[in-house]
Amino acid sequence: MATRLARPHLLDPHGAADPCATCDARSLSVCNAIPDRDLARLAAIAVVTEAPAGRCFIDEGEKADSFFNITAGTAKLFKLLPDGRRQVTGFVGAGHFLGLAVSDTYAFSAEAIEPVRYCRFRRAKLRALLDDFPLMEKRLLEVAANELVAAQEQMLLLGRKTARERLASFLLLQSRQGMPCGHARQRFGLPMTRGDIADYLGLTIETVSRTLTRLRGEGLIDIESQSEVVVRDPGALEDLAGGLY
Amino acid sequence: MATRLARPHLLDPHGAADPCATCDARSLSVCNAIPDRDLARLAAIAVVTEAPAGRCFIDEGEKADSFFNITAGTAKLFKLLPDGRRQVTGFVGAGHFLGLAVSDTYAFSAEAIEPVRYCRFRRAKLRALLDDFPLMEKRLLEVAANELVAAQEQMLLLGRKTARERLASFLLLQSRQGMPCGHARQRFGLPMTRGDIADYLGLTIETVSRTLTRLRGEGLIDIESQSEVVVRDPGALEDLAGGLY
DNA sequence: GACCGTCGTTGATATGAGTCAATGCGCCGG
DNA sequence: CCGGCGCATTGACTCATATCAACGACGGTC
Repeated sequence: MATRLARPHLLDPHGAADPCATCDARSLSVCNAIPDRDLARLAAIAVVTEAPAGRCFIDEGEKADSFFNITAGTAKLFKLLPDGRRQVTGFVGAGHFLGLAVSDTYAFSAEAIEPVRYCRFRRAKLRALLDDFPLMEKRLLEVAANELVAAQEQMLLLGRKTARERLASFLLLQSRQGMPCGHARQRFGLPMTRGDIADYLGLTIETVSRTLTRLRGEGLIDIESQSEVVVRDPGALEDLAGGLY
Repeated sequence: MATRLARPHLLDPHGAADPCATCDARSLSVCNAIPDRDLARLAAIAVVTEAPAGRCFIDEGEKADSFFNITAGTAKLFKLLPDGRRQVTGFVGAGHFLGLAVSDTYAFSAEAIEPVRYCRFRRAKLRALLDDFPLMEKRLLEVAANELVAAQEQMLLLGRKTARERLASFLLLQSRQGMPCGHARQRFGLPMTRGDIADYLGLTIETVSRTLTRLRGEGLIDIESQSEVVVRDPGALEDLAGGLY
């Protein structure tokens, strides 16, 4: 595992030849809307930062002055109720763009669950850049539209599915994480804890644990280690999940 | 109540001087990104249609060839599980833009709960228009970002709030429906049935009914008729709802 | 190598919301 | 005016999931 740092760590604040041109996440992200020859303009306003696992790098309610683009690692996004109840609204990895809201405060928090590297853009600066690259704005709209569809799917899960169905949906989603459309891995790792899964699915840790144990007992999955899952019967899992998702 | 029609009814397919210029919903919608002098171009691709209460005018899973813009009335958006369980993902009124998803099928269904009037745009035609009016694309992005924030708020509700808290949140949301930011009505109507509310909040009809009765018994609200609510104690409702929402 | 904290699992019990069922109310059609 | 239908309310009971509690497994530290 990468070094854990006490606080977000700035890398190359203004150094490095052309970080955006060599960015691993570029092909996954909205940045690919900017042509090679203009990448220096993007790089000029990007502040590359790292956050160790467990670090919160966006705080719900804080002044929203930046956009973020994850380039490596995984983070959870969540909202809290005053008494501490938590809802994880998503897990995000390389290529994910954060902070779209129009409001002047962040509507959610973001915490690294694996060491995360991200680019931070001042809102005003990125907005100015967007004016010159309408294609990037188009890509942002696509991204937002897709997230909206995913959010509606999650509402269906949270409002109407049973614990078994939620876990089945979640496992299928994870098995497709980062795969080309229509493909799924049979074996995959879960970077998040049971508590994170519970907060994502609107359940408790105990129910997540029991339900996974039961799915394993029924032969639908194997749990090779706490964070390593094998899908044994994808068809049954899909039936449980409620269709095509 | 307006006439009930057997099927969506086309109005002025190509007639009427300049329907967009006189549209009541224009100021509420993304259409206001198009300057007056170009409104004819918008009008040329808009097909104005009416749907009576109860009519489904978007079907989840169908080929998605159009965008929609509601200009009057109220509709519910929902998703279904194979066994018929329903999740209402939102109630939409004048000014609401629908169909943003990139996918080639609709991700949700839409059904009028009050007679609805809407403009229908072929995707290809509106996309072409968008290329000439980047401001409209900007507005769409804003709209999508705001909906995303609302969706996350709804996930918090569905995943973590109790029935009482859900109803409190819902009533506050409705009391602000269509009001300028920061304002709320004390008395307002609910155009949807208890079943719709239940499907929106991830509850059953009975729980919605019992919970409303209890909130009334506690003096937080009055129920003047089945569809007419008065907020008696907005502060208490907000505490229940979990803060500032 | 013993200690300790975090995370996960499992069991016993509690409870909020769901289910099933009866009743009431308003509206429309004949 | 009556009957029927859809929607809402209310009550009795059930059940899925939460809560409370104990224990086990792993990993890091001194």
